[in-house]
Amino acid sequence: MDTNKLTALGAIRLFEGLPAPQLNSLAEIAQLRGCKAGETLFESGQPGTHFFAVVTGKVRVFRASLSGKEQILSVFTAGESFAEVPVFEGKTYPASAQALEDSQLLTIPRRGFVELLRREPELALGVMALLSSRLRLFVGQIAQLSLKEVPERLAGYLLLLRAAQGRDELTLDLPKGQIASYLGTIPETLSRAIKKLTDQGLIEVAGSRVRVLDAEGLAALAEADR
Amino acid sequence: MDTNKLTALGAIRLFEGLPAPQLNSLAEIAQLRGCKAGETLFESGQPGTHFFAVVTGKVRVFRASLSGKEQILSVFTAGESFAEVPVFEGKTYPASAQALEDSQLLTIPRRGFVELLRREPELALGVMALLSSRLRLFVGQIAQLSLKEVPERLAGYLLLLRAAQGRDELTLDLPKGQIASYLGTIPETLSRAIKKLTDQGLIEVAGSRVRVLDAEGLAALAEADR
DNA sequence: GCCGGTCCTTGACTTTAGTCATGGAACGCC
DNA sequence: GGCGTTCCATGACTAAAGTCAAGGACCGGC
Repeated sequence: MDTNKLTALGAIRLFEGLPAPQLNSLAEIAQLRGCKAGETLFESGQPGTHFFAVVTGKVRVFRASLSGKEQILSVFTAGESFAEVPVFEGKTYPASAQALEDSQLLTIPRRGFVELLRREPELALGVMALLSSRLRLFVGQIAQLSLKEVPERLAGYLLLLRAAQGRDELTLDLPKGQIASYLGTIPETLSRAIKKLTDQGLIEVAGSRVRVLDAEGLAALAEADR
Repeated sequence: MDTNKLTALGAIRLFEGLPAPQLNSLAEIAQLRGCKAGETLFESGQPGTHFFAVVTGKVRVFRASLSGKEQILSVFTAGESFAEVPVFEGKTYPASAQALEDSQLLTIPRRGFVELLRREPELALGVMALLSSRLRLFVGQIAQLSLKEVPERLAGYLLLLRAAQGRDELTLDLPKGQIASYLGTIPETLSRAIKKLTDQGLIEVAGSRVRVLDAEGLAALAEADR
């Protein structure tokens, strides 16, 4: 039995609390693999035979248009799993995935996992909770794209980061171009939005470090309409 | 035992194939209720204690901004269930819901349903498939909003309708203002987009009836970038 | 410490879509 | 059958964000 694989599996949040025998049977079907920054894991429209979990590194999931514009849907880091959708539908991946850094990944095949779910209701409930939380995020993303302008979306993003990092000195977790793609815009427009927030005295920016000067003001802006 | 309730439950796709005893225990916890067109079922942010299924009628799920602009996320009709997200997260509804017509609804409380899921792995798999298909739809919606312009989104919507209705003579299932809200725009802009497709000879429109003249052309547009 | 690359910013311009205002068509109601 | 209401279409205008082009900052490799 591969203890590397077992410890990797144990560090995935979705598998937390899974009893040892089930973790072992997961280890029998899961594969551990490395991949390099920039490597494509799968593309939108390909048949989805496996889902993934990040052991180390960072992966982005996105949709691209023919002209090369891209919309990032999520970015996943250590402990998170992704691409579960085709597991339960038996169809294609709805989006593409690419490693942003050199990463270690677990790949888990559809078939065996569904079998395990049949026997493990608590794991199944965990999966439902995970899918639900992702739906909640997407609902928010749709609302932001349709209802808010770029500076407001940026304000919301910074507030989320602040909540995650627990202080006013933020370190951007992605290059700005990728943040633009996540916010549904392009680097030029993001630059101008950053400038706008800076001019309003809400933030200070130096490279990938951001200081939140006025969290209240950011929140007001993020909620604002017009 | 209320046979109305039982037949209503049996007509919900999520509960198809559920053995009689489980259907009965669902009937014990589910409530059947009517509601009038325009009635609000719940609002974004309220604690989510129940989920819903449509027996007859039509319900829209949407997010509103403070200024009154609205983005429709989905419209549900007979046989469909919605608002499952808080069931598995135990938190708030991520969006609001309102009846578009006089409707009959089933409401199913969180607690009992989770218990049932623990005992019924096949139902649990059905729930996961449902959540997954919804994630797939949302991924598509995010990509459309961010990557495509209004006429292209409209073309995609019409093609979906055509696939659903199985012919080139379409009947719009929603008033145009609601379609605008679903496409992430406003009625004026939708009007102009319709005119554009008409001028290009792709469709003919008379009130809520649309004839697709050039499905290929629509598809090319829907895929297009620029 | 210089070179080459990537990433980011800025400016001028164009395009898209939203805003405001108006008028017309369809529908239900007395 | 008029009357009001709601919904839809159109025009003129404004605002937001994308495009194109250029240049600067930063980083890693040698």
